[in-house]
Amino acid sequence: MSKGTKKAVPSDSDDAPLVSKKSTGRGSLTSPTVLKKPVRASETAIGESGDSDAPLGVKLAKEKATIQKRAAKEAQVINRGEKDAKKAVKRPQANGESSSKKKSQANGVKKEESDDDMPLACKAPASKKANPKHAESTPKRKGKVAKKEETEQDEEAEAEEEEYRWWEDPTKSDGTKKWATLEHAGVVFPPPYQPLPRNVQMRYDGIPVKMASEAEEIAGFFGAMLNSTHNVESPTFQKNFFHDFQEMLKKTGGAKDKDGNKVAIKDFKKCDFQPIFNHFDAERTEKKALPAAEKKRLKAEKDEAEAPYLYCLWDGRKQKVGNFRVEPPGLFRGRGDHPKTGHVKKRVDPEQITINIGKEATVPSPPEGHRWKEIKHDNEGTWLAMWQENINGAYKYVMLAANSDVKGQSDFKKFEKARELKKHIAHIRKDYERELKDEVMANRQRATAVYLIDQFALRAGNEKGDDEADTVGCCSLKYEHVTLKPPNTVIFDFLGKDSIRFYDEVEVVPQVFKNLKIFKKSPKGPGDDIFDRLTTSALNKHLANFMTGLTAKVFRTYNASFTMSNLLQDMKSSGSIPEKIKDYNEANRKVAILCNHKRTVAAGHDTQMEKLGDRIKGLKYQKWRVKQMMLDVDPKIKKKKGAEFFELDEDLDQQWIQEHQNFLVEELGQKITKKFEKENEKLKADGAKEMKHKELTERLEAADDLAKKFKQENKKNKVEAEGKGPTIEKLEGNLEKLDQRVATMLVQAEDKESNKEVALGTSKIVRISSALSAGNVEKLLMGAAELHRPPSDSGLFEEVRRPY
DNA sequence: CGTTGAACTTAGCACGTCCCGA
DNA sequence: TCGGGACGTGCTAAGTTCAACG
Repeated sequence: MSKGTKKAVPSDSDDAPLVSKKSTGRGSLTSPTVLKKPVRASETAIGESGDSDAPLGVKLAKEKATIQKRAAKEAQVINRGEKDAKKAVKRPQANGESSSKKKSQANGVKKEESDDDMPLACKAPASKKANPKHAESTPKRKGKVAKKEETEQDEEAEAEEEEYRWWEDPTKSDGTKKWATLEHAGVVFPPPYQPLPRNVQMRYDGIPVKMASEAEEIAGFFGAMLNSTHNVESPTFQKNFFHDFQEMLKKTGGAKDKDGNKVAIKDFKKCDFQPIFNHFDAERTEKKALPAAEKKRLKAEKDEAEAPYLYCLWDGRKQKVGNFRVEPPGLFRGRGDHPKTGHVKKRVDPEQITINIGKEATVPSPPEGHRWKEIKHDNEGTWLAMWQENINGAYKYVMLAANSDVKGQSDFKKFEKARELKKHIAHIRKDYERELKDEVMANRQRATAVYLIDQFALRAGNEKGDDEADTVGCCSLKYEHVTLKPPNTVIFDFLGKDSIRFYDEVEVVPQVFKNLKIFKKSPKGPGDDIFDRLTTSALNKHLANFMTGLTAKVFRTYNASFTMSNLLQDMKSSGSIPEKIKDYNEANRKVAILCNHKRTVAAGHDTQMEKLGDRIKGLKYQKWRVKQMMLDVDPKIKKKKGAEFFELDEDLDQQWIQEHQNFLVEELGQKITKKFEKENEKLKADGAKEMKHKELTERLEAADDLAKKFKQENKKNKVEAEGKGPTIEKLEGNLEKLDQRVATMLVQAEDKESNKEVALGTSKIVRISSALSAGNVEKLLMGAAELHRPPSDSGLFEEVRRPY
């Protein structure tokens, strides 16, 4: 937006002067050979240069050494804000990797692929254009191999389609052609609108009104949402909803009262959707109350109707479809401060939907009296159907499920890429450290941005429009999102993806601090881009020089994976299973924190915590009582154990104990009563006679006894030992059990508290397949290429959750 | 070279189901 | 055995990326 308005930024006095952009400008940006010279040999302490030739075992060993050396330092990434600066400066440097240099040069040059080198797939009769797309991402050598393979296989495919299994070969480059044949049943439309029963009406200013079903449907959208305050209370949401609602009313003849008089709907506040909400709510309860058999039948019915859509035939193989249901109409629930939240998301007509399907396949028929927008046979796409939604014009795709072969493969590629980044990371870091002092502003900004992305797992940060929520990522950071605290502390505070707040106080290397200071210098002020000479595409273009396919987002995958790996390796493999789970969760949480995966604190969190706290206190009280009982059994023990042992825990005071005792008594009473009632119900159901009320009164005496007992205890300051034949040993045993319960509960509480706003789901990905031993994990991590066999996933961590 | 279109990944929320402790 | 919280899953919004376009 305001990009490019500011050019040279004044140079920092205590730093080499920045040449303003009139100098060579962005020469190196467009130059394909950014990797000028290999890094000095003396710095190749941890060499990974020979990797490509080394046998796997050696590779692993080398990598392991590297990891372990770096692990301690990397771990700090998690404790961002601690002592990051040092680590960043002293990061071990790896060799510049001449092989990679060659590679990237070859790629960077982007030599035109002659027709001969075009993957054969492109020449297949099905494809309409000779397509250079993706060409440069396929090294020539590979391309040729692929070409040969495909030639053979194409023939093979013609001969015996059954054996055509190229998609299973993970070494095969994807090229452009994603499938040869594709069959599917299309999409499922949501049911048509069902008008509300006549007696269910929105009220305006207290008066029930009727309206055309088109308008009623919109009112219904809002009414159905009354329980989710989140949306309904947002002024933008209300405004947008009401605007669309009024418009529809205008179009359909407005609202009328019971006598047919027009009622002008002018004020949102006078609209009462409660009757509609109640209606839906009642419907829901009714459904829930349905007998199990009936529920089952309904489900079976639905399943049967949808069965044809569940799978497609992708090159003759059955593959699960992800989302074959067309999104139903409703109110757009944009997150955060989305300017369009609340607008009506319209029903999607078949006329808006494009179907992508194999040429030979039967095109699914559109609903009676309709036609599809278009039929495509685009085998370069993985989607089955597509439409554009009316709010933002966003494209919606029907694609395969996450556990399908295609998705699995691309997912796998993602990790391969992250693993490859591992080989280049040292070089990249070295490079940006140097460029942090580059005289060309654009380069310096780029280096700084890469630093931030690498160190703090920021997202790339594309520019966004005015009609979207105001969120940022690295490249789109604004003046006000970064606060500098000398000597080298940086405070990030901004809304990221999904309007999730990113707040972090970190230490950076001095040069980065200096740079940020420069980038923020006047005349820049709030609202201005910090990286005003940088775009995500420039940044990615630069990254691609280091490694084919390297982009900003790979760093997130890499960092998440790498962190997880290190944490898991640090785990003692000797622990018990629950301990391992806890450790694993802990590691997971750290990764989630690294990636800033957050969730809104659950509504009941505070109450839950309080409850937990009370329960812990209760246990401590129990402990105290047991100890008193020990005194009762053997008074001499006081000397043996020391008086301190028998003192009341400092968390507890007399008042709390009093309350707790009352609570216990009450609880007991309630339990007894409940049990009594239940037994009675049962008796009744069996046709037997119910117990008299007297029985209950008798039973309730136990509660009274307890109260009395407490009173006694309080008065005498002594607790009588319970149970038959109490011995010190038995009581010790009790005590131990209580201790254990306190411990687990404390852990629980801690876990809960630290998890309250961390979303684990996203990074909890990691399905550890078997044992959590460090060796295994490492193998999984580093050797996933060898181990990975979709769809029987080998249990890696990913940045995304993968079902199944 | 910046902008836009298109395709694909990433991610939080809502809700239903499962599971575990009292 | 029951109730409530953890967990899984569907849904769809919100990102990133790459290529075509003007």
